[in-house]
Amino acid sequence: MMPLIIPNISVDCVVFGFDANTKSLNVLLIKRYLESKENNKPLVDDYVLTGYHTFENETIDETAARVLKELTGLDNVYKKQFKVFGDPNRLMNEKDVIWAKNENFNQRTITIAYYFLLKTQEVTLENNQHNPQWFPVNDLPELGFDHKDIINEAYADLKEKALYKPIIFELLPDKFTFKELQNTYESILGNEIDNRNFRRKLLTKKYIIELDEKQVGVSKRPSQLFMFSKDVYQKIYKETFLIHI
Amino acid sequence: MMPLIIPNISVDCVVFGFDANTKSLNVLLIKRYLESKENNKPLVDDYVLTGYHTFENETIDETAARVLKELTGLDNVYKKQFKVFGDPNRLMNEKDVIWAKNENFNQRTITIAYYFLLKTQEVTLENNQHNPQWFPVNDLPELGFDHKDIINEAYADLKEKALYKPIIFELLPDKFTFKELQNTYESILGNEIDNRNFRRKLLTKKYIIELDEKQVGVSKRPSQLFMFSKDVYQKIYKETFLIHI
DNA sequence: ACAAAAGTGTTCGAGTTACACCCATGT
DNA sequence: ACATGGGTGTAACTCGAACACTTTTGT
Repeated sequence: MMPLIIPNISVDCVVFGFDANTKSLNVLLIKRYLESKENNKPLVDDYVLTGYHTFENETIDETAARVLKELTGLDNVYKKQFKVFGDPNRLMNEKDVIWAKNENFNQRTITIAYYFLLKTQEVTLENNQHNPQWFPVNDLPELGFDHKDIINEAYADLKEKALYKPIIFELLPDKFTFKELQNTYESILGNEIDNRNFRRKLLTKKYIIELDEKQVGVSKRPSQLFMFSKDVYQKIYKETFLIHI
Repeated sequence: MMPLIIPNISVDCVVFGFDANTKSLNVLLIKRYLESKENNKPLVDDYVLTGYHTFENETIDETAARVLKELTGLDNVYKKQFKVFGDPNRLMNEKDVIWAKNENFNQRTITIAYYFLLKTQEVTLENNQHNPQWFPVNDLPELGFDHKDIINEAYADLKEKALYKPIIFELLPDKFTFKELQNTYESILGNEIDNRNFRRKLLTKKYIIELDEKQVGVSKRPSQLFMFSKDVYQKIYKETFLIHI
């Protein structure tokens, strides 16, 4: 039996996936499509984030985890609640009104937005009932509702956090090369980094651990693998009182 | 005529005020009091944050600004929406249940929490119908609902932000001395700072402008006054791509 | 003149930047 | 053997940490 939903409170999920092959930070979106009953012409044809209403008996974090699980099958993914979108007119664009009439939902819904960080290859897109697709964060399709704003704010928050929290490792496999780490920073921050200085700097970090292992199956010189130790990070981490303003 | 409220969505406001005299970071609280009709003994006697429900036709930010205005009379105060509290049991403590029965509100209310930054002396406490009081953030009284959690999370966020955004100036008067600036950092971060290094570092910042003015009415050597220029800050500010992890 | 707080300099080590070539490996 | 990308060193500079005395002013 379905739990009761809270009709005016929802959670929307920005799922960021890093694709190490294309070196691209992507967002997972689903299609929103509705056609006219008279002439079969599309009335609404764009993309949206996944989201759902909160149930009466669950926390907001649980709602977010549930939505992600349903979309990707994944648990224990890094998630961050970053902003509430509650403008009374946020679902009042032309297409959204058509859509709302069809779906019969409450247009004064506030949504609590989360973003998730994972690797694109962790998500199986085939046979997924939501039929989600990855889009590069810098090349998004037409988006419904206020979801363009939501993605932009999520991306801004991610960029900022990446500079002073070790969340980058959420976007990488457990074992990664320095090159991959650097590529990931470069895609997120949108700038180039000198590889010599980058290596030197990150090699001094005790929580980045050199493994006794190299890449296999590459067609050129295989590179050293590293891992991130959350335990070591949390032990070492005292708040640095450097004021960076 | 009163606009319609949304019964299950509220905003709670953590009002931080810095008191330059006592060098204390304070929180503005209001009393929550209810006594038994039979024997006049207090049933509920503690403090809470101010908050109120969102109106049907306003944004969440407007709700927050409205609540602050009603409590303090102030507009244009720095505010930050920092977290949503939506646990289904968040209003289910013993005293909260008694209180809820009396006030007849929806116990599955989610609240969007904001904090505000201002100077204690800006708020007039006399003849204020809410009868608010300042309490040092490190020495809070007994708090109702989940408001202790809310304050702690607000404080954690403030500490973090103070390290890399110029929000400290929201807690200071327009004209301030270096000593006051240093005191403010010290109270927020909870550590001591070497005054020579602190001065040298902040003097290099173009957006901290030395005024042609000194303190007046002090009983010892008067000190130089400075101001913060938001304009200069925003012009200079490019994201530093230093990775501080 | 004195008390109080304001204001100032130096040294040392660590971190940051800029910059270009050698090396290991798979083919 | 060679092409590819992995991996490395150095010098100049800036920044941060540690540390204590002199100066200015009001009383």
